[in-house]
Amino acid sequence: MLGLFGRFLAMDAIDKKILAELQRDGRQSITELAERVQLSLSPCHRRVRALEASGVIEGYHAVINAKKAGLGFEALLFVTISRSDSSTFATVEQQLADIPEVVQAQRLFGEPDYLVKVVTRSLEDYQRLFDERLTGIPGVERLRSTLVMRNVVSDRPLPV
Amino acid sequence: MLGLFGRFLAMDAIDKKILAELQRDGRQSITELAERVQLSLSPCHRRVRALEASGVIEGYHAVINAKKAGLGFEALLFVTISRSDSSTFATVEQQLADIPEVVQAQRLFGEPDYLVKVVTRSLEDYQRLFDERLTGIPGVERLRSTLVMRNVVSDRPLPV
DNA sequence: GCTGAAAGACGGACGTC
DNA sequence: GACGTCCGTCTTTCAGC
Repeated sequence: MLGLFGRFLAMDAIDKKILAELQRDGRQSITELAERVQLSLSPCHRRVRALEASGVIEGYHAVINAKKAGLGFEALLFVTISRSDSSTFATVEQQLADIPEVVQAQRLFGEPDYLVKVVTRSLEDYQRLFDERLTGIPGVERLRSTLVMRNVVSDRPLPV
Repeated sequence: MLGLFGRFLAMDAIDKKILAELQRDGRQSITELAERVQLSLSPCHRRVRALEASGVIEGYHAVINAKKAGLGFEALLFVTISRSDSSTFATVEQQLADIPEVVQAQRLFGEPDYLVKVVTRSLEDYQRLFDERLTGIPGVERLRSTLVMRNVVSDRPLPV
């Protein structure tokens, strides 16, 4: 256990630069990364592996432009449930997780109970999804849809 | 123009598999990807480059575990502004964008006007940020902070 | 969509401080 | 204990077909 904690605590300025760089470009080579963080190849490589192994780096993902991939509609959904018991929470969460168009869902403290992000091809597809699946979830008291007008700050790198 | 649109429309089942794969693991080699999508190396490579060039793939990012990177506190902020004029919007958006701890901000249709995600080291840091920078933004009528209790669905791949 | 060849990246081992 | 250099192997990338 101490070893694991040691790893996290041992994160120095170079590790932070590595994290910032890999958040900016997750597919750059170790060679390129090493130059940018002013380190030679093999220690840079070791640090990246250590950050991956310790779980600080959870993974690498391609970011897709939803519109260009044919998914032109994005909505946020505020969900309020009727009763705060554990089976209601469990049902709602399971049902949400089973919908592929639900790309993000968070349970919140306070009102609303959930914040859900939904992506579909079009408004029509969203309406269908809303009527056929979302309104049917048992235990939901209120659903409020909100459209995103503009991304002011979109998924900025964490300030490590 | 037709050429560009042609590219997007020409996205077939293999392209969708490629997008799904690269969303799952953005750092896998072209060799590995080619095997997974049942394609030989060079056409697979060409498709990935085309998807990048057309902007369907916007980039690749490392995903960092905020807690393990020392950023243990995450809050959502609902922002309502006092007057819907363009200079108020512009000011609020500029001020939000200037705060590194603001990792996501979206302007919405309806209430609230903005949904903002903030990440800090601790509750104390958040309080300081809230008092010293967030409450000071001119044109803001109401700020409501909500804590995330649990990520039910976290940044799932788009259903391409 | 395949093949081949050059350039480059990966991922060890080993020596230095 | 962490950095740096070297080197064999694999991957990428760009031809031509």
